[in-house]
Amino acid sequence: MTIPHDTIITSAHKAFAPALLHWFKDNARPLPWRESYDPYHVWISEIMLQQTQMERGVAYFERWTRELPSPSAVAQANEDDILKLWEGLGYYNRARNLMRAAQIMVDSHDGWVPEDKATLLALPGIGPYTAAAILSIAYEQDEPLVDGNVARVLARVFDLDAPVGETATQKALWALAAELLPAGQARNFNQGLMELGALVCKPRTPVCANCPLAELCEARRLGITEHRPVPGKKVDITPLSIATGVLINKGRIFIQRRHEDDVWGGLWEFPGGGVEEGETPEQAVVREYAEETGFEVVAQNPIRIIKHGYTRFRVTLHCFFLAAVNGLGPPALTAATAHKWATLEELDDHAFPAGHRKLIDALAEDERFHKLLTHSPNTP
DNA sequence: AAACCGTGGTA
DNA sequence: TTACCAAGGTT
Repeated sequence: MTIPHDTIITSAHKAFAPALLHWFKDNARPLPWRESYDPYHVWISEIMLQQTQMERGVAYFERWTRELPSPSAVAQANEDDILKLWEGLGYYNRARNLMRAAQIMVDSHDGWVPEDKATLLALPGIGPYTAAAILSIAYEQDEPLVDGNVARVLARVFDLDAPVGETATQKALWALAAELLPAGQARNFNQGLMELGALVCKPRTPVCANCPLAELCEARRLGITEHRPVPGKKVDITPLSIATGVLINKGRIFIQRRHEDDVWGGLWEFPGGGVEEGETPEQAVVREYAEETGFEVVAQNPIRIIKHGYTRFRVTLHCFFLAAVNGLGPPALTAATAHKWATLEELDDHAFPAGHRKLIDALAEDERFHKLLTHSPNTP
């Protein structure tokens, strides 16, 4: 579908920007990066907030900027520390890209966040949205932007009847945003549009009574705000059965570091893998352990079953205590780049995927685990 | 273009 | 409980 945006913007929409700016002045949340609009802070916040809830993002932002107050600090940090700061946020490539981009800033851009679009877009992890957000919010340049919030607000105000995820619709949305943008006000206009989407023009229950754009809103006039934006096609959720195990030796626990280019790249984990057809979880964990480490193990007591989801998968994670059959030499790693024998306390220094972090939390409260740590056959 | 990359909150 | 959702980017 092509949207004739030059015809759907009318003289009535002259009120759009003033109304929005006035509303934002009174309703902007006191977010930490809004204190000074430091470009480094804006950059970090924009990457963190991608596909992430505001409340969680703020907590991670505070910790990150305290530990890493500048691009050069990010550039010099080691990847394990970066991933630990990101643990639990998901989409871990974002953290790795922050590090790579910071190194480019240090090497080529005087250690600072670039001020022009082409240079920003060349940095890893920065796409059209984030480049426009940095340019408008940090540097007050007249750049329009469209994120999920803006798309929803505009789809309602202009009654767009195509899914906002489609390429043609995106193109129209960016054109609309550009046309509505008041010169010299991009910082507050763009943030106001997103803030309105987050606080008032919400996905399920828009609060039109509080909306400064209600008089302009075509979906509201037609009583179809719940049907705008129109939904795209949904992805199928695939159930996954995974088995993993905790191998203890001399009071220490075996962990390994995942390959960089894999899911959860660079994070630490307990070895394991998918339960195959006709296989029990116990058999799976023994087989996977042998494949990934060369260790011959036996599954002992089940620890618990953990449910968690990622992207389009729904995982049932079967967790077992393991014991080594033979003496343990160095592992022959096939699914990892490094391994460690860690104490319970040392586990906390490493970044784990959420499912495995849940397992660690369960272990810490499990009496059987503490007994195995101190009374296993191979106690030191 | 479409698949992939995580997670926890919410209705 | 399930399904959808959140300040996207990369391949």
